[in-house]
Amino acid sequence: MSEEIFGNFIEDFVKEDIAEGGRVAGMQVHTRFPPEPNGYLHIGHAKAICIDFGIAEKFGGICNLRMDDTNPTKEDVEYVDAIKEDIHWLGFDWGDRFYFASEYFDKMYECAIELIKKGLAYVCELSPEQMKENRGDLSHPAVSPYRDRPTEESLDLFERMKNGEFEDGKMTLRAKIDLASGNFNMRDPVIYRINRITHHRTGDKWCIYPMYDFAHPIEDAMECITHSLCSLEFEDHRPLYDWVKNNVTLPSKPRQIEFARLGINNTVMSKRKLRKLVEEGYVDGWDDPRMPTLCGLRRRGYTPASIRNFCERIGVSKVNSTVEYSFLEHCLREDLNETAKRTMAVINPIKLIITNYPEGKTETFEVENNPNRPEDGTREVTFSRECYIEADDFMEEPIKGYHRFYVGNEVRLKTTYIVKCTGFKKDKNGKVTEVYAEYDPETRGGNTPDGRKVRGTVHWVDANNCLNAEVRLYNNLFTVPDPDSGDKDFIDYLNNESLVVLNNCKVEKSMRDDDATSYQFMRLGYFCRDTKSSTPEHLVYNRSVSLKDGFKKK
RNA sequence: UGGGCUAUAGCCAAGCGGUAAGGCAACGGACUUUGACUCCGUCAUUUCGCUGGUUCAAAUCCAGCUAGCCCAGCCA
Repeated sequence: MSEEIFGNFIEDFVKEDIAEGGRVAGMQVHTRFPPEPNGYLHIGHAKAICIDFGIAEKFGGICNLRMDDTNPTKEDVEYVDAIKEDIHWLGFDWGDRFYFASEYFDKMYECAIELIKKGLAYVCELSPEQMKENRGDLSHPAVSPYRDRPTEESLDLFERMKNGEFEDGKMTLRAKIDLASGNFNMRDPVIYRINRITHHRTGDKWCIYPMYDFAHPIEDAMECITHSLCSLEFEDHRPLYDWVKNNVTLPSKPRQIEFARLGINNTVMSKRKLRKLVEEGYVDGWDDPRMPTLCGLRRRGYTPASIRNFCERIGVSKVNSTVEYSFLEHCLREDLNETAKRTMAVINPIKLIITNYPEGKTETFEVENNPNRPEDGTREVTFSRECYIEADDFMEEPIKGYHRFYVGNEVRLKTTYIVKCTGFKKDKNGKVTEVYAEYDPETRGGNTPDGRKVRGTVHWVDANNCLNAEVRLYNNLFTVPDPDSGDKDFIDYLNNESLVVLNNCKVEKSMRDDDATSYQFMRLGYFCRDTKSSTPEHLVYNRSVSLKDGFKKK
């Protein structure tokens, strides 16, 4: 039933193409995810990945992974492995179909020669500045004095470009299309430029590199891609994509379909800005939990399933849209509620002393790891005369509706006993340091034999048997200004508010030997092990995905 | 001002001529050994950007407007 409500315009196009036969006859649906290896993948890429792999899967097809490395200027091998790792982590697999655009440089060169021979491309000697001046404008066509250069001459010059006879920027190869087109991409676009930079794959073999618009359709066709999915800003490039596809001899004819990229409110998503944050040291690195990168989200406790679910639920359309961050949070909370192991922990501890409980005595209780999933088993926790409770769980002067610790009130210590608060102690500053209570031995297990109601249930940790943990609380991604503006507020936020470290947290000792990665600290929220740290006592708290606090003051 | 695209609730989003799905958020309430979770209820009917037209019937078809986004890199 829920399968049927899923469906989007891309799927409709694919269905049509299959029904028509023709172009895709006898082929399986074949897509590709083509990142440029010049940065880490972020949540926006996750949407594209889910669509590319998802469409293929939906139609029983396959999806390639291809590094679109046609511009060595800003690319680096560092990013290649990180990209592969993040896609695998997200849960997608390209099998043995991992490619580099640079593998097709020879083929692209041949295609360029084919165009020249057909009189569809020419070598132009306009400098970048001159080309800009001659670009024309909305009501005037572009001009190039080299447009009618004889084929033989262009062939010769292009070969000499390749052989390194000319300086960078001195010459370009241009497609001869339409200098008067309202679509500037068709005004004789440059398809090859000279750029003497060592390429991270091909080294110094080439000093000329193909432009995206020329290279991409060739890459797609070489891999027999049936549907080339990309974002909206490439709509204007589709006529050029098709022009290349139709004027060059290629093994197949892929179809480009565009969709809207993902925007999330208050979240910096531009790769350029993210790189700036990393390079200028505003954050720890690409995997800083404040970053919207996949590795950052992973370290922050996001699960692959929650991100995939998010991408599926936001849908696919051509509307420029900004999804609310709360939606992403919801998807994580939903998954974590299902899978995270429950653990008792105290973030801001004060001591609770059960005055009528024998000194030196210890009891052991069995607690379910996840009440929603009995198959997740149980663990043992110890209980003794002294334990820690959350400072927030005691109020000297209770406000209306509060039913945790205050003098005279009965509270359930989760899974153990009902205790009655009898008093407390303050230090000279007026800060509560200890809370006293008496337990009712008849209520072992937290039940009330006489049926009396106890409204508050509080989590706790045995003071004689617990671990000290350091918890890092990260705030929402970037609820702030633009790093470009050099905005002082932004930097202050990153330095002072976006991360709070608490190092006196008490957690169950069993966590040390536990292999779970995500926990729900009862009533506090979701935490995960910091993968950057080797000790389990280092935890990351995704503050934005705390449990909803149903307690309303007043 | 030339070209391309988009318009359904606070935010996403179905809908494809037969009388506005769903989710998030929000707000009520029930339940609860996590104030979580779960469950129930409310949330576009002078309504689908606006104005006309076609039709027994229009968010859907036609025309004309309006608003927003993208394009003049030898980036992708």
